[in-house]
Amino acid sequence: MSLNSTRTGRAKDTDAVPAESRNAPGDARLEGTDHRAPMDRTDKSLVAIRRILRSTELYGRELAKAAGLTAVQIRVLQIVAEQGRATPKEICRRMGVSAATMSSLLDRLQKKRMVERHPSAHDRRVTNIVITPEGQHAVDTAPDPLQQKYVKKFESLEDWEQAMIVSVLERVASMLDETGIEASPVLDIGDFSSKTGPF
Amino acid sequence: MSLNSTRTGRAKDTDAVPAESRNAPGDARLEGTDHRAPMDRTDKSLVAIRRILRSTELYGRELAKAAGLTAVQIRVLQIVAEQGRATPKEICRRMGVSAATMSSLLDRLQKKRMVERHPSAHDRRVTNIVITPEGQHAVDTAPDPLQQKYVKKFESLEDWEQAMIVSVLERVASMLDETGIEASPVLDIGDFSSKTGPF
DNA sequence: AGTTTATATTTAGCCTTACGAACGATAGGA
DNA sequence: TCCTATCGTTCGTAAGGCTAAATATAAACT
Repeated sequence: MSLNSTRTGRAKDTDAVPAESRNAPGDARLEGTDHRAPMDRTDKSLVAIRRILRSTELYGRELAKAAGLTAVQIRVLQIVAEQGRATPKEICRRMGVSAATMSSLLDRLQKKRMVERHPSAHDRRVTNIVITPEGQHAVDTAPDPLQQKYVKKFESLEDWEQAMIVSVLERVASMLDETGIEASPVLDIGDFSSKTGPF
Repeated sequence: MSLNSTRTGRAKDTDAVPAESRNAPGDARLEGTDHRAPMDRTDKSLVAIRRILRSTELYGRELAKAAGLTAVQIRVLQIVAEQGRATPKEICRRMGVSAATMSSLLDRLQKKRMVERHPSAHDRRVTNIVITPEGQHAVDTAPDPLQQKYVKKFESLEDWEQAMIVSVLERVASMLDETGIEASPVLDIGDFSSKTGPF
């Protein structure tokens, strides 16, 4: 998300921000969100996070294009690929979109022969989405924006630096997601783990 | 962006997942979450970044909804608000979208009375987008997903922790964006610094 | 059994975001 | 003046999202 405004006030006032009221001292200078003012650490950390979001977001668009799939489609495929299959319900839970949206996403992936729909035997209300070889191939070869841009650099860092980065990133991630979005309770993002479920 | 596959390396087995098969080696592991295969630090840092992306992405949707504007619209407004005005060209450069997209975004914002279009006097090809009081108000009060979720926690941290986080995040942000995206050459994201402009 | 309630997915209709291509209006040279 | 580059808009098309409603099934009650 953009950035600028850098949360208006220095610390404390996360709130409303009476706008004008704040560049009080001398300096009229319009609303141009402060700048110059010494950024405090909260500002700096937010800016850095936004830079991270931004570069991945933008890069993700070109990435997806190169793969012939959109970023969202790749994400669906990756989730299905974890175990070779998944239900629409599960996928949309993990991606935080509605079932209706998932249905049309799957339509498109199916049309591209990346996945197939197989009705479940146990419960005929559910559909099993299975990945096709083409789909698997797409997942395997799809470049990952983070990987491409980041991995090499990360791995060239000193050991202690890597450790520190990991620790900080995990901390920040928790700060952001522990509070949030029950929509994606598991947040199993990485899948490692993957309790390999119900198999 | 999703995640799974965890970067290239171990990659291969993104598939079926023979489950147990994987924690083969001594596998000390345990870092928190189950995972078996010992995640190396590159993995961990990627996962953390993805968690960050994911929680902001999802949360951004609800945020925008609450504000009556979409996340993209808020971003446009924020850019315009920095100096009270901006040209479509500049905004789309900074957001990394096409001029066509920007045009329709501005149409909608204009319809909502958040911005106005004023033809430039110097060069009649350019339009100055100026923010209205309503627009400014929207920017000022729009909750920022990062702020809301993150600021309080950040500010409750120890001083040294904050410092470390800032330093690491900035490092990571550079690693991600220095390489990239000519689409947005300047990538002035934060803009602070910003010459505070012509004012 | 029969009825109600709950679940899983799809359909239908409607936005917003994006793009590329084509276009009109200008600016700036040559 | 004519040519070319810019800026912004319009058009057509597609993806991704959502809500509400429709379907089909499963489960729980009576």
